[in-house]
Amino acid sequence: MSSIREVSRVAGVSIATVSRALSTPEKVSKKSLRKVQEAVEKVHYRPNMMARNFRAARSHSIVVLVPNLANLHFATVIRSLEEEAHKNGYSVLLGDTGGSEERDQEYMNLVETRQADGAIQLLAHAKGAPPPPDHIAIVNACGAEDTPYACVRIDNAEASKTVVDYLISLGHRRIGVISGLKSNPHSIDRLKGYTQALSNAGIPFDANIVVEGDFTIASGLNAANHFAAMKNRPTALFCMNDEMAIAAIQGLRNHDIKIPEEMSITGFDDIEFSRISDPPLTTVSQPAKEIGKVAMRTLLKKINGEGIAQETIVLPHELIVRKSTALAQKQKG
Amino acid sequence: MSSIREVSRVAGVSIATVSRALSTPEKVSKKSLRKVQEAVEKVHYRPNMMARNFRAARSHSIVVLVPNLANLHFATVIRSLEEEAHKNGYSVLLGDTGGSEERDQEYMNLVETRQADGAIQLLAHAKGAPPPPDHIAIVNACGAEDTPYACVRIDNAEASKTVVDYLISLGHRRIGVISGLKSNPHSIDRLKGYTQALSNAGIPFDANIVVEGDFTIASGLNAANHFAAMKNRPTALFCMNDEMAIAAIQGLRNHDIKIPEEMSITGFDDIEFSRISDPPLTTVSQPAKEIGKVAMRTLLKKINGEGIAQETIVLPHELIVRKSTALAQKQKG
DNA sequence: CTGAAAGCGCTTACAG
DNA sequence: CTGAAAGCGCTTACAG
Repeated sequence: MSSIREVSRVAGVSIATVSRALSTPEKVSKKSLRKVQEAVEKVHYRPNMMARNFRAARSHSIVVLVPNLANLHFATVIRSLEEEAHKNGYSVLLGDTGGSEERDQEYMNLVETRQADGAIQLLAHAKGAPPPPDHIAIVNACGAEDTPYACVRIDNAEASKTVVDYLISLGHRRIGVISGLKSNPHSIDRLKGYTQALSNAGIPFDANIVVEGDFTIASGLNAANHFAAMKNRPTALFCMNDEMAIAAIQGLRNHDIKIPEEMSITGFDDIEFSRISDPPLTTVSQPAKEIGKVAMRTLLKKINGEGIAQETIVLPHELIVRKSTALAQKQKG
Repeated sequence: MSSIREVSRVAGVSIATVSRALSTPEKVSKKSLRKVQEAVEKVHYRPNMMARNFRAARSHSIVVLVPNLANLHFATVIRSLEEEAHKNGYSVLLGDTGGSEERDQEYMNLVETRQADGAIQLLAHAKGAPPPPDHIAIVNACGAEDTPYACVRIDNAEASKTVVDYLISLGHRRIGVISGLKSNPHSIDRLKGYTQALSNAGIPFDANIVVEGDFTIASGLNAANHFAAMKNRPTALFCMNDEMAIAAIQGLRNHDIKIPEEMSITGFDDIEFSRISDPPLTTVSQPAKEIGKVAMRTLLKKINGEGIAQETIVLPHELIVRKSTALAQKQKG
């Protein structure tokens, strides 16, 4: 409650001197400094950051847009994002959009109305999306190919191809997919890697074994039921994230389908649960922490008007082979 | 960039009229209103919320302190918290403390320096902790008993007792524990329920089978190894959250211990993964969304100076019986 | 219904 | 080194 004015009164100096004592103590005499410090103590002065930020025209906040905070990959990226922000004196405003375009807009308004200095989006934009207005600092963490935004991501297509190549190397030829929403740019990029791997191996694409999920456990379970009921079932499943993959394992097991003996399953992200699923999940890891750190640094640079070397930064992924995949059975017909 | 001043210039009215047209249009003539609206369009005016908030002495932000965003129970509470905040025109500032006292302090400073109007803590305070200063609006979601803060929570002791009672009803007499950090108030409350259930059943407490974890998957795995190596192993394990329980299941299985045949396992929270662990986890559910919603509402009331009916709100828990628990084997010695 | 003015809490040229 | 003053963008009594 007490302002700089009260401090000045108690210290017997002007508010200008108080301000200087607080922010640039070297510009103030020892004596004034001491008087101010004592007064600050006495009146329990705490600076009003709203005033400070307002005057500096810097909110020192970043809004982070995420479709689903309860997705462990995103949660991990955000932790790292937040840590990096904190180190640089910034706070993060959480914007869980639940996948809604409208919410996304509302949160972007925070930066338009200067409640935030910039934004980081953890969702990928549709390919045709218009680039953000110039006055808005924004970076896309976990983005997709061809996004018109500055972007920090892995090569989703390549990563997917790596996993599917691995399945093919195990002898699988009929490889199903549990994808995210088909309109989701991540789904599109990852499907691209899948079809590439297939075509390289001369395996025809079969749309019937690509089932749409939405990156949630529930959708993985649904998809599993669908595959279980299929007559000509795939021998392997490429799942576009770990949540759906782990759900699929359990969903399939509910139908007495053995993993990996009867079906190999792969995930995407390498969340911690993948280590302790049964069987442990073969997946491709994303450097979630690194993505968060680099994305925040990139955004902060943008905000501070420092040039950014590259608009798109692609970080390495890694195939993690565990026990949910096995050689295709030599069963015929 | 354009301020209310530019709008006033373009519209040919005073800034007071512009301000009124924007916030209380009924106090302005139709003609002025139209002129202002046109000018707003023309100069792409967006209000500067930093100025607005500063003047109103309301940041319209809430800081949410959480020890670990990547904990699924917390993530779920936060989503709900945030949704409720959003509905009321508030934003949430994320404060992931990683369990550090220091970080906690730093984030609480946001409210002291008026970058936030209040705080919600998802961690429980130590019993002896001093109550928060009066001028700070704060509520504890997921708190512990006897916290000196306004608090929305389940009855942790009772919920724990319910689970352990259930294990006892299955014939288990040697029931191990994987706890959180022993200093953590949740651990304390939950251990209380455990010992109560034991003593009600006339089972002596054995400190050797209470192993300390920290609510993470890694610590669950460690604890599992510890139990696996034990000569006189418990027949059941009460784990203080689901992450540790699911990790324990897998950790134990790595030692060829069958769940639930050789050991029953229970969790706490009922995160979504509990449905798809193998076997699905018997646990006690917390109404995470409800906790978040009620906590935010309570805080907002506090901020607006509306009286709060009760300082502590206890929400119901529920025992969820799945397949990770079974009758104790009639094995002797 | 309207405008001129004060003021929210700070910082920073400017003059001394 | 110090203080008086202006100003950041808004809102709101106050007078008309």
